[in-house]
Amino acid sequence: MAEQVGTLRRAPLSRDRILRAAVALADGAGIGSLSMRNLAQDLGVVPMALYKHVANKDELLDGMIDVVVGEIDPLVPDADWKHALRERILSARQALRRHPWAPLAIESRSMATPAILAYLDSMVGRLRAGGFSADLAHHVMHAMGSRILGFSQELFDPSRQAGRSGTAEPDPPAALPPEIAARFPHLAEIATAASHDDASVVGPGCDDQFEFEFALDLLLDGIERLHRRGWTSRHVPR
Amino acid sequence: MAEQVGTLRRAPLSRDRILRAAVALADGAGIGSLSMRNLAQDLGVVPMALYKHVANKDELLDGMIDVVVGEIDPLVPDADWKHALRERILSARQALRRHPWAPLAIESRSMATPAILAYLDSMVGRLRAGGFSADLAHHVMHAMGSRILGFSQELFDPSRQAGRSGTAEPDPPAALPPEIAARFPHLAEIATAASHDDASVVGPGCDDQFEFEFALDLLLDGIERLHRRGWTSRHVPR
DNA sequence: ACGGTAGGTGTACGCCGTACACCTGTCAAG
DNA sequence: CTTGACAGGTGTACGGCGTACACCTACCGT
Repeated sequence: MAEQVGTLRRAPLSRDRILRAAVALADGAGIGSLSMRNLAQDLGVVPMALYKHVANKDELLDGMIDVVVGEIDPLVPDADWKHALRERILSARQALRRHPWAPLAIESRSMATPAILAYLDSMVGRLRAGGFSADLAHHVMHAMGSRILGFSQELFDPSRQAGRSGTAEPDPPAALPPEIAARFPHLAEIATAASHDDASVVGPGCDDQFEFEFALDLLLDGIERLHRRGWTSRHVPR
Repeated sequence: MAEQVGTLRRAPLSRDRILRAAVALADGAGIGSLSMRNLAQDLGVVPMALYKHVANKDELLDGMIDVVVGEIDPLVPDADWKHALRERILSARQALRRHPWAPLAIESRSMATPAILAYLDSMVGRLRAGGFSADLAHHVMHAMGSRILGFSQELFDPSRQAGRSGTAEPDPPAALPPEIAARFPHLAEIATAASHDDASVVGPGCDDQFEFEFALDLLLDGIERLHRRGWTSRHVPR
């Protein structure tokens, strides 16, 4: 029985276990708390042990991103391109919202990971299958930008704070502090004026999901119009 | 004459001199090389001297962002809202392209700086003056997202590499490496298929400026349509 | 002449990523 | 049963980071 003690005391390390622990750490304590030392401690191991499974911290981050991307639902089959893309992008958004550190991590890495490339590739494939020219598909992918992965990098985004817990407390009204409101009257006006008033559950604050879908549909509708009229980049776009 | 030696040897430090040196360092050596120690060395001073003028590194970054934002042209007067916004956003884009580190720096800070708030406020003001409801203006600002500051955070962006010089070499064709092209056929297809073929100066590569304006006009046209028909968020947006 | 103060200096601390040598348990080949 | 290779966890150490804190020094208004 003694021979089992070693294996019972601690599950053996593996790349997968490391990645999942890293994601959990970043989710719970913020990406700022993700250090090789902290991560090793969570795993009950010495920091250098990690390097037997991941090459370095950058590769660790890439692996974490792939974990998140792996949570995105597959394309729904048997739907027109617009509906298929819309649903999948909203699924991506849900995945990324579970991991608030992910958008910045994705944008910091200079090259996309294979998992992201596969995701993008499938989206392009769906466009092509829907009759888009390679030319228009190209521009569409650019126009969507990071929105195609479900995030849009708002200019103020309190959830991006370093040490925040991942649990989504509804973030109280958060109107502008008065001295700021006084200096920037137009911002103050629109900060509260977003009237999602038919569903006042949301209160006077700002409904992120609504804003995301607003922009997404603005783009999809515009793209649909271009597609219908057989747009190509030979025409000037306006 | 000896009493002048001290002042001749080195210009006195100031917050402004520090910020400009920091921007120059980040432009030239990449944001990854911007450390308090490197910056102090460039200024011929000991690292801790900087802290008499900036509170900490985060505040230094905020100051650098404000330098960049200060380079954006003011709103052109006497133009319809669409033209005014479009021109100013393209001006912002030019400013940010001179400082490739700026987009990521802006998105990393959790709260916007006063200069950014002033910029956004003026944009909202222009929309309101153009007859937009506070409600629609709110959604428009969200829909534009970081694009209103002239960048859209592409998913691959080689210029975001850490140690790159800021001088814009045209970035040679940069088609996908063959083993990647094989795994992601749709990406490979659209990577080269963007036919800006009427002006083949650009070659087969991808014209960032064109892509940016494509997405910008897609959004502006959609926004114009909503504005014309008096859209409010009481209606479901699709 | 002098005391306060603004601004540059030196030292030190705790954190980071990770190179490198080392140890240990497992397992296949002889 | 011995042996030796090897996968995987350990310990130590290095250079770099941001910055707290005590200090020094030159200037300026009284």
